[in-house]
Amino acid sequence: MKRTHHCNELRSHDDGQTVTLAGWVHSSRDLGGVIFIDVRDREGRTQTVFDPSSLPKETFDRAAALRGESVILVTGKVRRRPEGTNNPKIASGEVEVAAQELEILNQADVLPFPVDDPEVASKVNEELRLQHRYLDLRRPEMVRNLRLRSKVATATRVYFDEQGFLEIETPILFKSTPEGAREFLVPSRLHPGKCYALPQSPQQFKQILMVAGVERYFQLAKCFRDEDLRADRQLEFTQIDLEMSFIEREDIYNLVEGLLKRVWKTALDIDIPTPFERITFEEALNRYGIDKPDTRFGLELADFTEEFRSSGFKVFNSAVANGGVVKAINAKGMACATQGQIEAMTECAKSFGAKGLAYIKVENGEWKSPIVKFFTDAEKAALARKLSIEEGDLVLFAADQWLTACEILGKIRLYCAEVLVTQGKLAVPGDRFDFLWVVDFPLLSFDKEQNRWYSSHHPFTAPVAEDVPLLTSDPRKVRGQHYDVVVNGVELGGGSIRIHQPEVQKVVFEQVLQIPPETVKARFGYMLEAFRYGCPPHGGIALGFDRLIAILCGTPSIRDVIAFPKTAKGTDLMTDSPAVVEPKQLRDLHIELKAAKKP
RNA sequence: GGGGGUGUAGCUCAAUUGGUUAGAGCGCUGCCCUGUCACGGCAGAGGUUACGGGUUCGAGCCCCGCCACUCCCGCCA
Repeated sequence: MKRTHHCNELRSHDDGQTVTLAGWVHSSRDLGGVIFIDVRDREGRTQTVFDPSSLPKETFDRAAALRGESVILVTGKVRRRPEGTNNPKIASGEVEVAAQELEILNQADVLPFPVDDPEVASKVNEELRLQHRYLDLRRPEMVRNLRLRSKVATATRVYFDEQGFLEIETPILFKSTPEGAREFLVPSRLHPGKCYALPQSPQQFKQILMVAGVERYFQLAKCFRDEDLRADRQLEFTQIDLEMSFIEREDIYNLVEGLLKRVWKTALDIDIPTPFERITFEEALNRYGIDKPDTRFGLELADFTEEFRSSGFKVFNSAVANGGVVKAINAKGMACATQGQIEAMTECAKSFGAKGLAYIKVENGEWKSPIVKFFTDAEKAALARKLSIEEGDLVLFAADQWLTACEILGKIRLYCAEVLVTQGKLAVPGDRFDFLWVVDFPLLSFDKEQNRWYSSHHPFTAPVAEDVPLLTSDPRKVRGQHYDVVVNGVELGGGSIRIHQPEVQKVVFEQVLQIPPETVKARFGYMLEAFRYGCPPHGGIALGFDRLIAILCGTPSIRDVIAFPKTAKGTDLMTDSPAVVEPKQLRDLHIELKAAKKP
């Protein structure tokens, strides 16, 4: 080893020892007659002192010429700092190393952005940070994120090992199964014209592992989806993926609650209460207007369908007449909303297909609204009662088909909460974690444009047993044995009990999803066959590992918890990928490019 | 594919709403400084205002286009 100690190790009891530190020049203070250099490594930093009276001039001059972030090796004697010069801000602040030798391992150029000043560094343009990710990752905040990620990964592995799970790797080179997310294709050299695909998830392999008798599988699995990126979505990401045999939904709830309890304890030393609350998909939509509600605050939706069934306000009564609903929320204290905010909400509502956004402002004891003149006293009384309307409130309405109306107000609810938080009228504590299970999702959703049913989750999800007969007669009513785990309005993960009978799976593929039998055979034939040779009932779940870490780190973007993330356009600014390849490489893959090459 | 935001010195930001030679702090270079830790002092260098057009007597600012980053919608079985 080149060093004897790391930079957060020396304390006053090391006084007198001769030590060697290795690290980066964090900062240097050249006072002319004496130079202080803080040497930093990933553990912390220690002050070294270069005193010309006890050093060759040549060594002193080299120390004076060091630039920030150069890598050095300093040998010297540990000593207590003189009275009154301790630095309480750093853990090694009671001592310093009186340098005797200096080896410059790598003289750094002037940096493109500062890494020593956390105030400035955290504000640096992300483009620049990604271009020089190796510098960005030196920042303490990023080091903390990487460490926490590693710790949680280890805690996860230990937990699953304790629970009797096997960690099993599944192939990265898989087969295209174009249901669902767009896939990355990998052309085969050995098989001209054929392609592998990178897995969107190890779903099919893990189910096959259950048929194989593994019983309990888990993996920190890399997944790939060629879809547009977001703050919480990358082209490649990591899932805590697991599958178990001979279980029911309750077993998964229990297992995952145990995992998250362990993770929160390990990462944040927080005891989260279990079991988690459960809410049905229908109730989540009815109360919060979204299937992943943030339950840290109220602002719940209320239903007024019956009250407005024969209302004098045509927009409402016709919505009900068409089988829709009338719903409203009370944004407490938001009567002062600006015209701009009302417009922003209206735009949001319109993006869901609403024609407008009706509202009532309660100001100076008066209901100010373009529509309140259509309301009867009974209607007003119902509103006032169900929404506990008070001075200063803002009531917002949606009248539409059930799902649409709920979703509109769900968005509005989040928008209002954000505004109220910035105005200090609503507290949403960042250190509070509201976990819940969302259950009883509809197994199927209807695609109006393509005029067919599609799986809400994925086609392997088992229907609730008593709903199986409805599969072909009334698909809308079939509930899936699907569950999502949600925290603070973030979908942490989802899974289901799977279909383990080949004939049910076949009905779902061919009769419900209307996939032609030959396509089913080509894509999923091996699964249906496997299910015929002794398939245990099984189920599982996958948790977004990057999202999980981001929540624990308190950052809104998973880029902050991934060492080398891609930009919103899917490029890597450090390596400049994706990039043009050599014609020979394409020839080997039997590929001819049509698109114009960009240099 | 669509909508919003941002782009000015190496970095973070100004520029009195279209008006002289585009400024500040940090960083950088040089000099001074023996107890600093955001060291201090003096001096200095550093700009195609992302890029390309246009309007104007005059554009960092207005208009059109384009690029990059970012947030959102679509998309994410």
